[in-house]
Amino acid sequence: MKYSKATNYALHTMVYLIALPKGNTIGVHSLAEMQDLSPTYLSKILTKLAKGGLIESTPGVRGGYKVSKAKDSISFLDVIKTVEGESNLFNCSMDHHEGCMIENVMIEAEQNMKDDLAAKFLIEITNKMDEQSINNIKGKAN
Amino acid sequence: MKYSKATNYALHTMVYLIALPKGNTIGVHSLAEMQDLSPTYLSKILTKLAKGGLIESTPGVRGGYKVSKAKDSISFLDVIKTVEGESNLFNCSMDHHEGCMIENVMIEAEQNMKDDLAAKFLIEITNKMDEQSINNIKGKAN
DNA sequence: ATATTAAAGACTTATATTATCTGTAATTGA
DNA sequence: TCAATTACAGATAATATAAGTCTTTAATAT
Repeated sequence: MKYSKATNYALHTMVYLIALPKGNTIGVHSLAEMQDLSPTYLSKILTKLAKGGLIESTPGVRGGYKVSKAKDSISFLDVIKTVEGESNLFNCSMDHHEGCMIENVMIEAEQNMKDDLAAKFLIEITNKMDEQSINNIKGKAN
Repeated sequence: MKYSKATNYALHTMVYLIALPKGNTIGVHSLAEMQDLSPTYLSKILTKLAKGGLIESTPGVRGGYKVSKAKDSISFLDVIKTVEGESNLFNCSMDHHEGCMIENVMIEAEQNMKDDLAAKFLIEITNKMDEQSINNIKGKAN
């Protein structure tokens, strides 16, 4: 069991977007370059984040992406849920699995992880970035 | 991200093995039948659990499997670690990812889930099984 | 000896993820 | 209006992993 690479890229991308000055946008090309990804692939992840309401896009010249919520309100869980989906990590395999006790335990454990991820905000990561990286991103804004 | 079906089958199987009277063994055939699986497939999962030290096997006529530790000492995490492996759910995708702050947060969250799973014991599930199911398993012991 | 059981390895199939390619639509600025 | 730039969408391909089968071997009890 592993988080998808998409989640990985999404989290890093969100940290970058949060580092942008308010109102600025940045294009997929720049975001992809920073992470050594193809723009078309990262584009799909960004579209997902946009549909999930975390970021918004403007097409056309000088368009790009920016966060669409208060920067200090975006949690790890917000991003993960958007990319990975909402279904539980564990689903009982038995034919009659209503109220499976094993499943209940697994769901409860998962909830502990989610509670923690809901209380961790991406802006904390951005705040700890070194100035050089911050300036690098700002320099790529449209 | 999902737990593997193998983990699913392993957890259910362990609950059955814990339900067996001390010292009794049960064969893969019976265990597979109860879960509607092919014996050869379940066999691989059982071999993994055996190598992990959770169960032990005796070949030959009237052989089979039984738990190899104190029944009340086997946690959910023990089984999951054995089947899924020990690696982290999240690994930073960046080139220079030493001390990635995102990864650190993810590992911490995962630890909350693991801590909970380490404190949940399979015998609690077995204890709550209905008498009919218990007797069904006992009837299949070798 | 023979039946029964686990173990191991090679192999196939299925599924999901990752990634690319191509084309379309929207927006800006000259 | 035109051209450049950017996001968006769909089809497809490549890859990795999981799931499952088949066959053979080895161990054990009766």
